Amino acid sequence: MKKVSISDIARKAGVSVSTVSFVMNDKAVKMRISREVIEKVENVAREMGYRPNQLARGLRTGKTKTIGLIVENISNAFFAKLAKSIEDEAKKYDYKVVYCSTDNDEDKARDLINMLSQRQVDGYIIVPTLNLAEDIRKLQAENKPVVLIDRYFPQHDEIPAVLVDNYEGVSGGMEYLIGKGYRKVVLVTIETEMAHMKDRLRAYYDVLNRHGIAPVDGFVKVVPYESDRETALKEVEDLLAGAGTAFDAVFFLTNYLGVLGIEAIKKLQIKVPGQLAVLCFDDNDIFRLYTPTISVIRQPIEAIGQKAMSTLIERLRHTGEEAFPENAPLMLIADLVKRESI
Amino acid sequence: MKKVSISDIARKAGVSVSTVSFVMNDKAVKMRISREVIEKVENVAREMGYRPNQLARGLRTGKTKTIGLIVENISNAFFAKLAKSIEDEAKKYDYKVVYCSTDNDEDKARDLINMLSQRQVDGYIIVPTLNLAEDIRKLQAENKPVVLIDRYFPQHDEIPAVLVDNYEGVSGGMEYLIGKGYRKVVLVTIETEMAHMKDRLRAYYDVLNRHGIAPVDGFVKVVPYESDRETALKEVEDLLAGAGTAFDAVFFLTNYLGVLGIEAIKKLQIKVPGQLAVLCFDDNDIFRLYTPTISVIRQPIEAIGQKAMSTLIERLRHTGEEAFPENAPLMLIADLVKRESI
DNA sequence: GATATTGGCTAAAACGATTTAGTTCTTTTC
DNA sequence: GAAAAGAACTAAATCGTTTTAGCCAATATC
Repeated sequence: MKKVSISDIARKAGVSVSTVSFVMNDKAVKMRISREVIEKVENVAREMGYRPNQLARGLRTGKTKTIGLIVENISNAFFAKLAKSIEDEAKKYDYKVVYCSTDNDEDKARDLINMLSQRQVDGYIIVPTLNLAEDIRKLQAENKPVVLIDRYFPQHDEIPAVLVDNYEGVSGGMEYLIGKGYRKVVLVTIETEMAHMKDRLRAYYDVLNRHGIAPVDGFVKVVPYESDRETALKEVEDLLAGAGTAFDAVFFLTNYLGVLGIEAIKKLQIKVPGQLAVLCFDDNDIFRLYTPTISVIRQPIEAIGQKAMSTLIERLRHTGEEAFPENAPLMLIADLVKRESI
Repeated sequence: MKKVSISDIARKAGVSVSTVSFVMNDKAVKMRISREVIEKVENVAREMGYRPNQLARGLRTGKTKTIGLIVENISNAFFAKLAKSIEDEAKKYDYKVVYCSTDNDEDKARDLINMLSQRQVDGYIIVPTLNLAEDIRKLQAENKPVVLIDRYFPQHDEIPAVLVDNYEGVSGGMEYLIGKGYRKVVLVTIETEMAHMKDRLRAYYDVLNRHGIAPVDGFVKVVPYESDRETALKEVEDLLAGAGTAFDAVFFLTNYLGVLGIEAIKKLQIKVPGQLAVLCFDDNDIFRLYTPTISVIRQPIEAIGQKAMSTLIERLRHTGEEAFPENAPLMLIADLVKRESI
């Protein structure tokens, strides 16, 4: 059984293809199609189970009603939730989302952009990797709107971005730790040259400095992104072995690192918060259920998704030729969720 | 800056559109295009950054090199991993995957099938909901291959399915519990008429029966799918309040229920396995990290993804007109991961 | 009563590819 | 040296839509 096309409908209803198209697109009234013909066409279309071919439609109109979402890794809880919120939001605007993961690899990111571009998505929401600004500029040059999320390019404010205020988030966390009397705070971060991580790191040093605490060599542990789970776990374990003596608190800068940290803490049987206070950037189910529960800096995931989507929609609707006004990245506030670990 | 099309290349290279097409599709040799022309075209295409429009290509060829993946909820760890494994596998065969969630709602599932069908995906991998068999038959009638995963329709063996052997999995879990001396086992399951859950339930009763244990009224708790997280949690809490006296073990039949159960157990401060032995169908990061660690029946997620994908590919390549041979659902073995909770 | 206007439709181009059936030279073949 | 074969391309149809321009008859306008 073949699919039914608009011309099948036209033939069966005894009208032209154009007429069917007008009826199917609610342009029948504007095109002054008579009441009877409209009904006739609608009935035939229903009977035959007609579904317009979106490839043909997209080819003709240049619009696919699809947006491309590129995240780091869809199986990570943070990105999964972000994706879900964007998808739900997109549905409200009648857009479909197709998503894919870069695994933080810039070549893979480029491939994905190409792939989505070939599939003619109307716009993009991207969690960028390093060195992706040029590729994104090209999309913009083709008049395809792009909104960055979670990360941004500070020197490119012509690319809109929606993210959490990382500097304020980490500052708040550090102030909380220090306010509770912890002055020897170890930071576990992921290797990255990207601005959002630099902002987090800068906040760490600034807060220490503000309190007259000298940063200690080796207190900032950088886990290389490429290391596999086992290696990374080993590194975190080695670091945390010094808990309680060399340092009294640890601040994990990502959700992934936090989970790894929990695993190490469990293995090493470190008493939290007795021996070690623990704080993590980004929430995760595990942090709520672990004993003790882990305090976190929680990002407003839904809000990021909604704001990114509304920013994108605004640009999708802005059909004018003139470039869109430049704008600074939109930074939302992350809040501190106090639990038992500090 | 507009996108460059095949005719832009043709014009600039001074050849016909056909020639460009042949070169771009590696049919140049078969079509006896000369070495110089091939190079010329390739250079121009590279310089201009030509990327074929997949809508046009798909419209013409009827193949989009895209498969539709419909799962229950992409933000659930089990489905997220399944999706990732299918995506990775698809890449090997040069297919792109677009995925979406039904939230277990059969109307939503139908809408998604329609949406994917309009976008002309070449094939489907579906975690079906109730009453979806007819809609799937329609896809097959249109010559679009479908492979079910995780669930199946026992009375429809013309729809291929890849899933775990649920009956054997639960049997194994029950035998383990009973072997360890637990004879009062509570089962927490999700409301469903679907065969895979019936298989699990049947295994529960069969094993009890085999050991001469009479099933107790109220020992099988069914959490309605529609209930929100809070309500469901409350129900599980109420149930588990009797732990240690009325019953001595609990078997959660899904990952989601297990996590909910952990939350309840934590809240009620139930001693595991002292007061209550805990076992769950499906693994989850939390089960590895919770104290005590939770034993699980682990599904071979990667294998399910790979087998589903290879089954689908086989059918995608099978262009013949005659229907594909019918076949029983392919059932893979789940293994028991023994941890501390039992 | 000729000309505009309106109502109700349709023809055909266009989107960007793929693919079949040619076309035009040049080289073999007998 | 005419016919056949081969080499190197190209024209045009096609996929399923949308959309612009236009056709024809009936009615309104002067």
